[in-house]
Amino acid sequence: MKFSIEKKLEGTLARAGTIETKNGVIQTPAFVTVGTKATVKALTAEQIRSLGAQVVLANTYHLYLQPGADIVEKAGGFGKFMDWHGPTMTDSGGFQAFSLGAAFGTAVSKVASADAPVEDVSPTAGQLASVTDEGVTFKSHIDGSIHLFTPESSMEAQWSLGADMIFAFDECTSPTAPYEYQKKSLARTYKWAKRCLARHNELDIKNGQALFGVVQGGRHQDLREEAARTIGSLPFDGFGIGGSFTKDDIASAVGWVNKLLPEDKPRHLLGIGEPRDLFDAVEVGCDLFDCIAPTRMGRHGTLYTKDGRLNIRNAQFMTDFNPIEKDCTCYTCSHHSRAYLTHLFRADEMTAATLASVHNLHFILRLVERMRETILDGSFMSFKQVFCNRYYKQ
RNA sequence: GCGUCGGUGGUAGAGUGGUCAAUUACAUCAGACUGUAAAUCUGACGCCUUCGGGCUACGCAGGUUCAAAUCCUGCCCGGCGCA
Repeated sequence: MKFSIEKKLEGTLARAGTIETKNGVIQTPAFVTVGTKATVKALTAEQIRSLGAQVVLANTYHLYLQPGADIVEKAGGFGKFMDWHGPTMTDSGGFQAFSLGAAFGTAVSKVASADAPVEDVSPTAGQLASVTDEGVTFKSHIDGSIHLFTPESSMEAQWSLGADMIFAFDECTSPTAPYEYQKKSLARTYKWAKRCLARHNELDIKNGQALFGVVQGGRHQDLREEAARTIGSLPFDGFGIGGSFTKDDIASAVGWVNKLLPEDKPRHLLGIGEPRDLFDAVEVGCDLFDCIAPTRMGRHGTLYTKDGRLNIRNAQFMTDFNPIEKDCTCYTCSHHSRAYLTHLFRADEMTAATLASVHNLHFILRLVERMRETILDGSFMSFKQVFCNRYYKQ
């Protein structure tokens, strides 16, 4: 993997560049399409290609459980398995330490509101994951079987899955976890980072896979900066910025980190993808983002438009024969009306999920492409302002 | 015509004297979703409300009872059986 910066935007940390992988070039900033189980839900590989997606990210935990990393390896890696021939990434399974652990059965999500209370993090009954210094013990959500993920085993699984870029195994902490826990977890994630590097270097002698270290630290400036310095000093090929944020200050928290991370390596903001968050992240120097939002929102009937989100199931759209967006060039908008989409959703037709995912992914992919274009021509900040004023107007 | 079973909120269908404005599902109306336990989840869903409660409701009309969707009588309507 080779990263190069084409242009930096004056007065900000934003940059436009390219990442060259053996499966193709990514023009950054770039939105990474999420295909957790070696499929972008509701879409074929052909559809992913025609949307102009540049890179697809799959999940180690999910593919390890089903069908098994060995099978994916035999298939030639998850990209080949799913007929995606462009650049690929895998997440380490670290996020599942959070989503199946501390967040299990709760309303806590990755991004918290500013006034979210700090809560105790002691394990609750029914959780499917628990964390120790050795690794994370998972109880499979599929069949209840017990599995230990360690930094080493995550590297091994990701080696089998065969992505171009992979992530170190980390602990994604809850936004409601107290400072002391965040600090303790950070120390652990740092130790794990070194174990990941060691195992990765044994497995991948020719350095065919790029390994990204993950910066955690919750919402705390001192912890974020410490993580950026310590993880940033290790010989990773790039960096992921993970963990929890407060809705209102993703930009500042990510900014603390990116000011300290090595400038010449790509930075991937993990799991972030709402329009404003993408603008903020690009402005403070992120190059890659993955997010499930376009596809999950789409499946649930929420569609992106330049005037904000709309819920296509709402009664008002039943007789609206206009496209979702008049000037949208996606397949869905050029062939179908809002009324048709509403009908498909209400009738529980599978095609609804496909058409909505196509539109939402097109919207977000194109949005990040335009961010890149406006970094190159210098108009990024005004583009951000114009877009957000319209998208978030009441 | 006789006999018999049954008529419950938009629909299906529970409930068979008080804890019933009435289980549940679907439909409807909204909302949530940010490294995917997610084609998922949440709320509302008779009318009014100062959110304490008030009012009208379980085919229709009477009746019994402190109390009726629930028991009794008559009527109307429907299924089935026999003529």
